[in-house]
Amino acid sequence: MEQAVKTDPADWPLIRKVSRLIDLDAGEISHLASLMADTLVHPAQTEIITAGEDFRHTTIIQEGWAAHFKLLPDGRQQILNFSLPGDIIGLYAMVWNKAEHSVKTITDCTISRVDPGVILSLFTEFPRLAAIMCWSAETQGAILREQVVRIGRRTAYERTAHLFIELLRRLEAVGLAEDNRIPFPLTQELLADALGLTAVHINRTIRKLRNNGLIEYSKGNLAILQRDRLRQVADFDPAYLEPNALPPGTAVNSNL
Amino acid sequence: MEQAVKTDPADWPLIRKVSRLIDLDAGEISHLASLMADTLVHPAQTEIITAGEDFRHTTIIQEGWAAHFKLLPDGRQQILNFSLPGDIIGLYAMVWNKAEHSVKTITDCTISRVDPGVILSLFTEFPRLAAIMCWSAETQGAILREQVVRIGRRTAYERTAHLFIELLRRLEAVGLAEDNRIPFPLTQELLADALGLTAVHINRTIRKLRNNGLIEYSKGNLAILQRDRLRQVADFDPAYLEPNALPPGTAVNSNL
DNA sequence: CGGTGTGTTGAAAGGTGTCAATGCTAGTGG
DNA sequence: CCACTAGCATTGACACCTTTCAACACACCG
Repeated sequence: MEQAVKTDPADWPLIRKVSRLIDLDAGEISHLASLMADTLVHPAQTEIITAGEDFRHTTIIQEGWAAHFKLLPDGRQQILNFSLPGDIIGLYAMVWNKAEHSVKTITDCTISRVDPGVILSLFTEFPRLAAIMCWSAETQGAILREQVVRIGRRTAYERTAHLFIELLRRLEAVGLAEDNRIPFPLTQELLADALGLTAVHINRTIRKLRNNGLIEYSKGNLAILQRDRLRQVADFDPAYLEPNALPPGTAVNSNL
Repeated sequence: MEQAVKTDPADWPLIRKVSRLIDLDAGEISHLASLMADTLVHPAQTEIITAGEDFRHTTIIQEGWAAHFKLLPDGRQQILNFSLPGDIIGLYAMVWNKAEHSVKTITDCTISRVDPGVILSLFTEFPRLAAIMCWSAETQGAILREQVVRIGRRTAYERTAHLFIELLRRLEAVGLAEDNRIPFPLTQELLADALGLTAVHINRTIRKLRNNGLIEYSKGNLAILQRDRLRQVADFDPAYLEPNALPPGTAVNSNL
């Protein structure tokens, strides 16, 4: 772990994502930036939060991918969600004694730790930032609900297509996708644990997507070749993850 | 929909549940009660929230069961979670334009609608109640994450056992279970849509649980006969849903 | 009394898992 | 620079869990 060098806050993923929703003023941006002052780099494959252990700090991913997961005693693993740059982990750490699930880094990750009291103070001092935090938490909830639908009611082929589009959209939201192409650090085993399948079957499913000309899948990179057809295969709801959810003049703004 | 007659607030499910965590003072109880003043009864099989439509009020279930669900265009349905008495729906309605999934009543439901502004004001006026709201939201998140694990990495037999225990525990938390026995208004088709299976297979799985002497399943009622063995089958984490998460003197309390 | 929804059961099909072997690539140490 | 290893991707054969399709039973209700 080493101290990271930071650049222009406007390029930070969280701020970039939020700027699509709201025009932040200079004070808000600098306060958000100060939230993220305490920054560390964790190497890949590090467990940064462990289920059952103490956990009181909200965490913001600046760079890299992480996986939220739960383990069953017999070794089975389920990945709940991936945290990408700009994602907030454990917003309500302050009302919970212990971590209820674990989080590990997939790649090297630059993350910020935020004191829970600072989060709370947003509600009185920076209500628009508090609203953004709530919006972010709700977005994570929506992603988790889509995950339930994906695993519960979609075929392996649909699941995989759906997750690929979701990751593309989420990375686009923070400016990390280019021309339907994203960095893709997930092994097929991680994909399997995320989609409730086996690595072998993920492999076959990916091959099918590739054979059908929908994607290009090489080590570390994923390209969506026919985005619209893939969206159709996945039955991806266009409204899902659309950043139109927190308009200026929302209730939070007008009430505080 | 008709106006409901209310009794002693201490018997309301939400307050009963919260009282296991924190000793509420009279002022907090009466404020919580005033939150829930606007109460209506919806008949069974009513869609109270519709995906894609406007939705700005936080809702509290006083009585009855409801199902959160998403529909796929071809008719497949996935139930995300059940809302039971004392559960809060859409705490952050204020930061979201439209409902992102639907909710329908399973039984007749008595529900309260809460103005989003009132929720926000808790953070400054009744911080301990605000903490409770956050805790409640986090609990719902934990339930949803367990749902992912259940569907993604457990067999049909384990899934069913796990859900049964979860429902028992949740109803116990609001005083609606007696002697390992709960009212059970779910059809096997609802169960199937919740567990990512088909109704036929749920039927066979329940029969197996019954044949193994673990449960007694009759129309409208479920009895867990061998709780410990069922917990073992389900690999139900004893810490899951334990109400030890919001101790007196938590960060929220001390910071505000 | 005849619907309609729900539960129950059987047989067959199919999607996904399991097991096992092979290939490939990157990193490591001699 | 070359084995050598470890991790990951790939593929085949087969087993099995779950679905599908279909039929029937049963209770409730207008």
